[in-house]
Amino acid sequence: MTSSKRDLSPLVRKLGSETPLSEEEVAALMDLSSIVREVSPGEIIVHEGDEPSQACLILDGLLCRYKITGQGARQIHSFHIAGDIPDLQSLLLAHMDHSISVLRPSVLAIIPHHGLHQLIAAHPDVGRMLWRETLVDGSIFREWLSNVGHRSALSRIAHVICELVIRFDVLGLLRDMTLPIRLTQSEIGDAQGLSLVHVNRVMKELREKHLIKSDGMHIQILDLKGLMTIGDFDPAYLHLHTLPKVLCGTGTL
Amino acid sequence: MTSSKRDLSPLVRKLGSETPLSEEEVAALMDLSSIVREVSPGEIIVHEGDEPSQACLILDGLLCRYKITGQGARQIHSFHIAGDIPDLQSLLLAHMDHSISVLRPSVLAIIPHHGLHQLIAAHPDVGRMLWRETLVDGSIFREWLSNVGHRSALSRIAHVICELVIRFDVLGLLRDMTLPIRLTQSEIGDAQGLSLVHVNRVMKELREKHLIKSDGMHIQILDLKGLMTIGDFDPAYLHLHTLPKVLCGTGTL
DNA sequence: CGACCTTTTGATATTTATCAAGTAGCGTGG
DNA sequence: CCACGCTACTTGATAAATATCAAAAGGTCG
Repeated sequence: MTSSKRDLSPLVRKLGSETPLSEEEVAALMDLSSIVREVSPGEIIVHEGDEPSQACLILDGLLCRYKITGQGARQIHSFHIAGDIPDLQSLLLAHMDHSISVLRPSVLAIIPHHGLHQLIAAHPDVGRMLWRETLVDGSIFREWLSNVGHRSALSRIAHVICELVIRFDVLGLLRDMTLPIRLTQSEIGDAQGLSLVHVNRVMKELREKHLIKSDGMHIQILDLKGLMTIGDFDPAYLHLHTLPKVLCGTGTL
Repeated sequence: MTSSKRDLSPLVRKLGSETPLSEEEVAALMDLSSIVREVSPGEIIVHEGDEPSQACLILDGLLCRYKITGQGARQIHSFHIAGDIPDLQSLLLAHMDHSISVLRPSVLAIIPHHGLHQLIAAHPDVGRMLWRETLVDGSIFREWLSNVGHRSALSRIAHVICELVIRFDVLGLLRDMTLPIRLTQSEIGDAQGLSLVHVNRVMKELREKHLIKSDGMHIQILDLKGLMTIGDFDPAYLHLHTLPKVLCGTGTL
């Protein structure tokens, strides 16, 4: 489904939260030509092997990067929410080395590469900010690698919940300490290298420890500090410039 | 140990292998001020939390990025060899979210950030190439995540050996199908989320399957094709523009 | 030679996966 | 309104993969 132009303010907000943007830069960003598309769970936005000529900015919803291994397992590399451009790398790497799919109903702004190239050429600082975003993505991959490689199932799941809480909080989308998106246990498992059954048991354990409340796909955090401890979670890897509200008073950052 | 200026041709070669560099760009790269340092195994080049004002180009040797988890385990995120700038991200991300240490005796060219900033400002295409390098790093992290998350121990180890073979071959450093650097089994384990003992058993299995020959820390590949099959290895994630010699005739890429 | 690091092997424990049902909620069509 | 099908969650039983513990053997280098 395709509708008309809509505003790219989530991107402006995100980039501006790090280094202040000049008026011209904001104008140039808002001027990017784009097409807004509503997409549904299961849709694959970009396939491994594709050579995209456009990138997608998420305005709302939840997407993930993933790859299917030779044994047919889905490894989710990261979750992506409003303000993210999960396929930004296609600007510089011709071939996609992974796929991107829609997990929850989402709204995307599709931005042609040439517009981004022009923007970067005219505003090198904006280019640097976009580069920075891809570096933060890389930092998240590394953290997940530590998770899957060297943390227990309990830690991993606590960790990924903490990450999502913080990322949504920074966007101001956290209400009532409840994640604004639903997540299936099998998605969590595919992200953290765990079987669905085991995720289920660990979620039960997190509930019994009074760290979270989870009802179906909804997750509410009861004890963020405890969750961070169990998850061996330090938000430094997210490279935030602004202290998330939920961390105020916890002494982190 | 610090010696005088030495040439940065490994970097020129690496960046030039993707998009041809103009004469001015080559000159600007070679003109980067830098200090050459020889470093020894165990040295930590950059600590998690540091705010570096310089980056290091590896001229020779082997380094790794890693992080120590709360349980004291070392997760190695990537191996870095000649031509790599493992801490390039520090140019845009103030705080290091991980550490970088020396695994084998190595030679580094230490390049101040301001030189790189000037270079990028004067030659935006070089900036784009450097950005691209960091994206390839990200791709490797994702591949390792798939490894650790969803592949068997046998696959993982075969996979990482394939990666190193290809990367050294591209540099022209592969002789006799033998990795030019030694690697301990505990390093392999820390990289792929396996215990030392288990790595040992899997290496034995790879030997018994006549895929590799390994004598102490030396690894020789006997059957790359078989190793790639077992390792579920597809070099696409390395985003190479030039077909490695070892893959000639295998139909890959 | 002796210290130290790496590899190797055996025995055992733990974690996590797999297999197999069964339950709960939710939207749809009759 | 109810039956049906679908998806997600839950639980139990068992199996497989991998970790841990312990010890010894092999290399290397001063």
